[in-house]
Amino acid sequence: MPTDPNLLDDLEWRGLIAHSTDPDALREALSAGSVKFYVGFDPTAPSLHMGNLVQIITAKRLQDAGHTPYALVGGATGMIGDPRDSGERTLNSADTVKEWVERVRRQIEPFLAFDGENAATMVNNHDWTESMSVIDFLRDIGKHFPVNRMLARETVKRRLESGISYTEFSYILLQSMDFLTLHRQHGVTLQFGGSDQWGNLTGGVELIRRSDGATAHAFATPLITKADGTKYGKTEGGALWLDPAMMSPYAFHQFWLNVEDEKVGELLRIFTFLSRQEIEDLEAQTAEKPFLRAGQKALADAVTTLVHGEEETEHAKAAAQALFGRGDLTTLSPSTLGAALREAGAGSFSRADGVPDVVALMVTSGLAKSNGDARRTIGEGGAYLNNVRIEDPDYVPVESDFIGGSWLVLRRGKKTMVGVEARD
RNA sequence: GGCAGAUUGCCCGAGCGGCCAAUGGGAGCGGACUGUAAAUCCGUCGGCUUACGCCUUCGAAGGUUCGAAUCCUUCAUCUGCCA
Repeated sequence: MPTDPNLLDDLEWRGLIAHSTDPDALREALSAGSVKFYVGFDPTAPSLHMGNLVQIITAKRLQDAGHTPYALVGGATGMIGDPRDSGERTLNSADTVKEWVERVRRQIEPFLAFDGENAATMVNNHDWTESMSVIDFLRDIGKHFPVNRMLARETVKRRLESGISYTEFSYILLQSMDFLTLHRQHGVTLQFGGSDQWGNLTGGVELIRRSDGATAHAFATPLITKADGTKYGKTEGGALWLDPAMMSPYAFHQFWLNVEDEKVGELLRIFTFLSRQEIEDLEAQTAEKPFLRAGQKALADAVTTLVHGEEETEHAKAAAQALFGRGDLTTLSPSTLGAALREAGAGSFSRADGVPDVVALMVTSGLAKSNGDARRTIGEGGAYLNNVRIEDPDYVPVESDFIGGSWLVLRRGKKTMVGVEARD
């Protein structure tokens, strides 16, 4: 399998390499032939999110360049949980982990090619940890981990004040063992992950060297932050989920469309397969005519297509165009509007029960958390019915308010829109 | 095992018997300005209520008191010191 000699340069240009073990050695290994590499995903939620997407896309880049992926789902590591700054994790039940492993596996699969010369392989670390005895683990793995070194790790140091269980403290041993196992069983010599995983990555490299005397490589992708340095990928609803049931393709598309100008270039480089030339053109356009938001549009379309497919992307775009594209919603055909609103999120009520007032409509459609929240928002001038500001919280929509005879368009603030359909 | 200190709303952090749904900051939400951007400014930020007011909340459970986030008891967890 011929490999792309420019891979590492491309990754560096895209800013995907935050840390790396010996860069020269890595470059040499990557140019010597198809490198077997692995990247792991722990089932900490029922869906992967934006942070995981960086790894998935990076894996695809490597595979496209001729290298061979091993995608690991953490059936075992997911039972333990790696230490994070926010404190000790709550353990999930074995059944939950098992279910999430399956979901995560299914989410990863579409991104990689499982046939061809450098076909991807899916592995689960539960397979080699389940039957291992504690004695073997402590003798074969534990012996290679000096506790003084483990204590010096940043993640652990930060947790020493607030407390850390032995369980989480041991996490690095499991992940390192994964690398060793994949190295022994499949000849895997490269692991990458998020920069918060750096300690775990080098742990594996070191374990392979200490126990087998072999050289392995690792690199870490950067943590994506907002222009102000805070964590990215969080929206009102929480994380930026890849599962369409947890975050609609419309909402997903909207997220990327609303990215800050300062971040567009960076995100285009990380999350899209657009060429260097294309990205530089988009960056130039964004700098010259930011109001056109060419970068954001290209980014939103590319990432949504990658994750949800072309059809869903078209729906999301059409919906946004309908809802944001013009001032007067009543000029839209009922079918266009209905389709758009179903993308954006929609509720309904039965005419037989009578028409609710706007406060009730806002609450039942999810636009407001409580009656008080809805009233407050109306009082603040932040609630709109069919793009007209609502002044009176007691207002009950009349027949002429229903677009096409059945739809009400409720909006909170500038961008949160929801449709309510009257059923007969 | 002993002693000391801690535990407050989404997060950080004041409060230390009534004026506390609880100061302040951050996040969030809304408005103005824009470009469905950023920054800035303003407002808002437990629930029910048009409102008077009511209900739930300050680790958990009891208790003292007319009245507790604030005092006492026990329990849980964390931190430090001594075994």
